[in-house]
Amino acid sequence: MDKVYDHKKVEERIYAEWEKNGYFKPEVNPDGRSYSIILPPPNANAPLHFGHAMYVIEDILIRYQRMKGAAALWLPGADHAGFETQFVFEKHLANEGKSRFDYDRETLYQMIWDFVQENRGGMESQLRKLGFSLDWSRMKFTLDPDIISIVYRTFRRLYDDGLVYRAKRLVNYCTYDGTSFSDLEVVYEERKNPLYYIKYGPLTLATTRPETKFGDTAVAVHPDDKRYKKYIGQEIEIKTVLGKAKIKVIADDSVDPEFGTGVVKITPAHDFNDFEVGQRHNLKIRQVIGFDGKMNEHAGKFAGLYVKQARKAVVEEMQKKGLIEKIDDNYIHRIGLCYKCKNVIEPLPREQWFVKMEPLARPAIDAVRKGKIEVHPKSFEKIYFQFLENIRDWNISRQIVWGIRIPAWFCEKCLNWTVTDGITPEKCLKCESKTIAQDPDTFDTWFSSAQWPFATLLTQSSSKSKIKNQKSKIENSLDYERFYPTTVMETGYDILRWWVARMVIVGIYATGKVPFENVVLHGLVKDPYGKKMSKSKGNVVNPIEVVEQYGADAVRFALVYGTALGNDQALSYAKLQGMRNFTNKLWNIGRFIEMNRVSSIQYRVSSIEELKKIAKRKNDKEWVAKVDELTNQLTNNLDNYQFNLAAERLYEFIWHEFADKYIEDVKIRIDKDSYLILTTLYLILLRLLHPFMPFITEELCRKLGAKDSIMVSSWPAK
RNA sequence: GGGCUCAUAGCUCAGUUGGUUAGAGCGUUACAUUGACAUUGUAAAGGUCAGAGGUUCGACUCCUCUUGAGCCCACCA
Repeated sequence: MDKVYDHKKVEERIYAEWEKNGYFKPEVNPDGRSYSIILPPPNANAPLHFGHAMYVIEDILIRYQRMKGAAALWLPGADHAGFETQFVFEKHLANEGKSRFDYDRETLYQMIWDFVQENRGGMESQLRKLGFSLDWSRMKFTLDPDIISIVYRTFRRLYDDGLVYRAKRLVNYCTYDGTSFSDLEVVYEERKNPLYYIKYGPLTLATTRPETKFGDTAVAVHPDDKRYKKYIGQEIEIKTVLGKAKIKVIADDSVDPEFGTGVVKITPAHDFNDFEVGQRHNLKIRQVIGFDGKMNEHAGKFAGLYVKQARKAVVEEMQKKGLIEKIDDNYIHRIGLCYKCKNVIEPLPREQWFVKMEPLARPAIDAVRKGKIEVHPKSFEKIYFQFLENIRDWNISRQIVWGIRIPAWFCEKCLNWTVTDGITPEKCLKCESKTIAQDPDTFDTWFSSAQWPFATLLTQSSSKSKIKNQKSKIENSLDYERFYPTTVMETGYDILRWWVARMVIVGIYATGKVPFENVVLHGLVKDPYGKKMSKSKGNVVNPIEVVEQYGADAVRFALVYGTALGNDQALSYAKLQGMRNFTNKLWNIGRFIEMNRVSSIQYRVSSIEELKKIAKRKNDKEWVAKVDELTNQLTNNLDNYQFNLAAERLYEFIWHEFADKYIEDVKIRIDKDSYLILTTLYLILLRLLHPFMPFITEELCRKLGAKDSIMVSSWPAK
C-alpha cells in the first residue's frame, strides 16, 4: 500500500465497477422494503454548482438504507430549466449576430433542443465524480415525451375540474419587437423624466405618465394620510382633456405619503404596482395602449398616436386647459428597457392561465399538520404553512418557446377554449369551427416539475404497464406501485415554496397521495468569505475542481461535518484539508493493519455479537463495546437526519479513539487475537463510514482482502 | 413594510426533549518523532455562550425586549 492515500488512483475505477455491477439499482435487494428518493433534477445543460454537491445527503441516506437491506432507489433526472436555458441560448445566438426573431417557433425550439443535447452529459458525469449512487438506468428528462403527456393530462384534469381559468396579468412587452420579456431580459436604467403635477378635481397628483390617465380606474392615498381622509371612498369629479369624468378615491398602504402630493393615480393595465392595487380593490383593468404601442379608442382624439407622441400631445392639451399645476424637470427614476432594442418596456395586460390554489392548498397544509409529511428541520414548517395559508392563484403561462406548450386551442369564432391531453384537435369543441389556434405560451417550469415525483415513477420503461397516450386514465407502473410515495425529498431550503410546496399540492391532487413522506432541507454553500456564490459576482467555485484536489470523500465529508442540517456554510479550504487528512489517517490505519497482517487469520467475522464472544482480554472487550455503542449512535443519528453529528462522531472516534488509543495499545502486545479483533472492528468502522466516504472505504476493504464490494455488505446494526 | 434565520474560543462551526467541570477543526504555544501516518503524536493556553429582563430547584437551551448580521417576499407612481 502507498504511504499516502491517492484518491486519483481509486475513485473513477471504483465508480465504474459499481455501475457495471448494477449496485445502484434497487434490484440488488429484491426483497427489501422500498426506500426512494428522487434527485432534484439539475439544469440539463449547465455545470453543477456547489449546492448540488449537498445532494451528498441523499447519497448518504440511500447507501445507508441499501446496506440495511432496503430496495433503495435514487432516481436521477435533468431539467430543461425553461427560460434560464432559453436566455443562455439567446446570448449564444447574439454572439453570432442572430436573435430569436430570426427563426420561427419550431426552428427555435429545435435549435435549443440541439444546443441542450450538445451540452448534456456534463452534469451527469459530475454527479458520478461525487460518488452518487444514482440508478442511471431510470434517468428522466423533463421534456421526455411521456413526462410531457403526464403534464398535459394534469392540466386537462385541472381544467375539467374548474380549477384553471384565464385572467389578465401584466407582462413586460416590447412594442417594437412585438414580444414579451422575462424579468431577466429587462434592463433597468436611470433616466431623468419630467414629473407632472396634474389636477384631478380637488386633488393634485404627480405622475411621469400622463398619457396613461385614460386607463385610470381610481386614485389612491395612504389610509393614515390626514390631508385626504375625507375623500377616501368617495367619487370625485374631475376635469380631463376629454371632458368631465368621475373617479373613485381609495386608500392603500402601498402609497407613500411623502412622494409627490401623496396622491397616486391607479392605472391597473399599465403599471405593475397599480395592477396589484387594482387586484386588492377589485378595480377594472382598462387598457389604453395596444400591443402595437399606439393609444387605442379609450384615448379619444389621441387614439392612434404612439405613446411618446401621445404624452406630448396630452401634456400640451392639459397645459392649455390649466390642468397642470407644475412640472418637476429634475426627477430621476429607474425605467425598464428591452435588453435587445433598448426601447422602453411597456407593461401590458395579457390573458394567461391561472390555477386556483386555495382549494388545492388545504390538503397540502393538512398533510404536514397531520404528520403524513415530516419536515426536517422542523423549523421550516413555518415557511411552508405561511406560504400555503396566504397562497395566491398561480400563473402558469410563460411567454417562451423552450418548455411544454400549453395544450389549449382558442376558437376565433365562438371565443371558447378547447383543452386536450396534448392531441391537436381538428375543430373547436363548442362550435365545431375549424378556425382554432393553439396558445403560443408554455407552462411555467415549476408547473411540470411539481409533478416530478409521480411522473418519473409512472414513466419507467422497466414497468409492466406503460402509459397509454390516448386515454386520460393513468395506468400505474411497477415502479410507481413500489416507490410512490417516495420516502424523502431532499433539497435546498431556498426552493421550499416554489418547488416543495407545489409538489405536495399537485402530487396530492393528481395521485391522491402525498408525493413524499419526509422533506429534508439543506442550507446554502457560500464562498469562503460567507457571500452567496453568483456568476455576476464571479465567486463561483466549481465543486469538481475541489473534488479533484481533495478527493470526493473529503469533499463529501466536509459538507456534512460541522454544519447542522438546514444551516448555511461557507466553503472552507482549511476544513477540506482537514478532511483530506482524515482520509489519509484512515488509509494509514489500513496500511498498519495490512503490514502486520497474520496470514493464518481469515478476516471473516463481521457481526459485533460474534466479536463479543471472541474477545477475551478486558481491553479488547471494552473496544468491542465502544464500537457497538458507536454503531447504535450512528444508526440513531442517521434515522434522525443528524448527519453532522454522525460525521463528527465518526471522525472523533476513528482518529482519536481507535487510532490514537486502541492501536497504540494493541501495538505493544502484538498477538493474534488482538489483531483479529482490531481488524474486524476496523472493517465495521469502514462500513459505518461508507455512506459518507464511499470510495476510500471500498478500496480499503479490498486491500484487506474482502471479496465482495462494501456496497453489498450489511449495516452493522439493525 | 411583512416574514425567516443567525449571534458560543483568534477564525469556521457543533451542542438530541433545559441537568454536574460548554465541545471539534483550523490557528497559537511547548515538547516528541527516521517507528501505519509530518496530511503525525503528547500536552497547554483560550469562552461572564451578543446585551437586558423573565419562567424554573436549575437556562447556551424556553419566553419578552434591545442591538448587530444575513436571507426571502412585497414595493419605489
